[in-house]
Amino acid sequence: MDDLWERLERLGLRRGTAGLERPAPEARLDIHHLVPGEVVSTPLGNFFLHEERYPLDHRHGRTCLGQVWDVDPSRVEALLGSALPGPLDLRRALYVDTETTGLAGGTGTYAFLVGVGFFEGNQFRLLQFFMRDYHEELPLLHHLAEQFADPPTLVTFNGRNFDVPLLHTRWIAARLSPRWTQTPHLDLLPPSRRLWKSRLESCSLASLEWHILGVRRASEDVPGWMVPSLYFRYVQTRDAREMKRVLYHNAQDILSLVTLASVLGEVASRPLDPARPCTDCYSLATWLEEQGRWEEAEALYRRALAGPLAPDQRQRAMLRLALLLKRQGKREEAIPLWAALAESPRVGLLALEELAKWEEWHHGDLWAARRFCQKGLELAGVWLRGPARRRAEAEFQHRLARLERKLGLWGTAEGAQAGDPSGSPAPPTGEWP
DNA sequence: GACGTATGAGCCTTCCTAGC
DNA sequence: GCTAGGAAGGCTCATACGTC
Repeated sequence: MDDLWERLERLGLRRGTAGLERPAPEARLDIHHLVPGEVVSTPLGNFFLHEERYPLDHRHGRTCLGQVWDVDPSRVEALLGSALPGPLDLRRALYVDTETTGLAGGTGTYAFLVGVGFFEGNQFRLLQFFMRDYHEELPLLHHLAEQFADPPTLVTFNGRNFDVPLLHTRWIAARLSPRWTQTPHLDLLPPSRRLWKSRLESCSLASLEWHILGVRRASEDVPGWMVPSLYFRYVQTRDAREMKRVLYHNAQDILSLVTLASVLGEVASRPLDPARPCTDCYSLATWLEEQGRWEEAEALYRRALAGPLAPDQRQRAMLRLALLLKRQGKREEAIPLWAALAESPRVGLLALEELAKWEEWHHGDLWAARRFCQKGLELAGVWLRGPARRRAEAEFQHRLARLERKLGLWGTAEGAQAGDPSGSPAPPTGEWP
């Protein structure tokens, strides 16, 4: 718009001429007056570009940007790479975050600010592509696609569901070829959830910054939910003072992408780090277990259980460790865990069933197996209702009938009341008899 | 050979949660 | 308000193994 006014002035058409009135004096508060940068001219029009450069030792929270250089790509790939088609080199990635006119997606939502960051030499370069009005979208998208046609990897936060599909839609709406369709993409949200969900109430980027990265944003930051309304107001008034804050917000998001990737990379590189909190040990153990890294998972479950855990998480850790030991053929090592879990209404029946299996099929004490079945039958009636109760009771009845057949009690008068010749008392729940 | 049991994979449903 | 993905739980099925 300023181009138009400058052209009018060059033509000698002053303010108020021909019914054309320059907007209020706030025009001098437009983005290029408040933020260092350049108005990029392209054959398709103009847009505003702001650039920042950070040294590798620039500290963002507790982490320096350059720490991402210490991350071994092969280790990152081993943990995070299951969704990626190739190696994951965080040093060569393009870190992307957009600010948009809403969340709705579809053709009505614009990405009015696209921030991209990448390492170049001994610096981290941050470019912010900003459209000062809707007609600047086409040159912005065109320039973005030209400059970053084929990055080796994308790193985003929830970008798999939000930023990248939105940019694809904008490129298509602008009749340009969508980019980054085949680019390997590391979305940091899923791994962050996997690792920290059990410890944090929220895994939003703001929460991760506060609790994991140690980032404290300056007062000029704006909350994400305000961004669309601030942009709408800017387009109407040309007063970019609030947009300066949005650019700051976007820049901070991108720096957080780098340091968050670095922290996740560190976790991938050293999963057994002794300094890791026990809640994180548990989360990481479940992750490694899924990837078939059973020995590391077992070590992490044990470390988690050695520290303070919330009761619910402790129970989950014991259950998962017991199942993992069983899968590894270490059934006997799992027995104390099953015995402890037999107290719990949620998993107690499973524990009693496992104890009965152990006694019947591996330890060979049919009387002990019978006692566990009787206990399970009794507790199913207490803990469960409806179909779940009927299923559990049928399961224990079936096992009990077989055991009594083997013991020679089936069909005899003493049947269900038969005593235990070993003379040992009935098993207290939760204790190994 | 018939039968019973354990195991793991795969599928489905439900609920929750990030992005601006 | 939209959307995709993850977690958890439940279910079925195929396979392998042991026992009688």
